[in-house]
Amino acid sequence: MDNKKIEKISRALSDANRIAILQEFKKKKDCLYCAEVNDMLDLTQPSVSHHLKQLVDAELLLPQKEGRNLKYVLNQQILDDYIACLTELKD
Amino acid sequence: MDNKKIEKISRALSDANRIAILQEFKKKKDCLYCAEVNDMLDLTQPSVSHHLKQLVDAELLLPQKEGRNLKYVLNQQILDDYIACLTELKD
DNA sequence: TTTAAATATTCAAATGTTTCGATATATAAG
DNA sequence: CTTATATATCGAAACATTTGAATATTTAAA
Repeated sequence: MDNKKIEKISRALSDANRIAILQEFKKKKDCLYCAEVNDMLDLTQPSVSHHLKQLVDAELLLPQKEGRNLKYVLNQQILDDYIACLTELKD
Repeated sequence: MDNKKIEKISRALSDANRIAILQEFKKKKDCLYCAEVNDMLDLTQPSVSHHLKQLVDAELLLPQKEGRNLKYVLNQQILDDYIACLTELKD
């Protein structure tokens, strides 16, 4: 993972709403629907859409279309890669 | 570690110059001097000072005064705590 | 005690991010 | 085919971050 990617993932994680979205996976387990995120956050739909886009662009979330709904799964692999980079910082 | 702290650390990590500073510890090992960071980055002294402040405010770096020089050590504990929070996201 | 060196602070300009209203697009339901 | 629902995009306002010039502060050296 190059530095540009580390920067992008870090930026995706540097917002309270986006951290809350990721943590919601601990409850909902396997997947989370776009509509659920809309209900969960105290933001308008375009704002939620913006935050989800940041997470998808950073590849922390993988989107899957289901008819007119949108389902997200957590990308555990990229989280592992990011954690590995941080671990390397510690000499 | 609460979400405000995760947010702050993530933001500190979301900049190419600051990532480069942290990675420099892998070379210089134990500690890094402020002056070394000034030499290393293609930025003016006030800008470097700003970036170092972000890292210190996030507690990723611990500053130690040595006369008129300033020495930084990496705060491995907070990195570990941050990594632990990210690991928890993975169910 | 004057001077020089290292670092921090202030201020303003430039740039980037977040938010929302309005609107567009896509797809399902009637 | 028309309507309703889910999500995305656009545009602008508000806010935050990054940068550097100028200047202040701190401490060492002369």
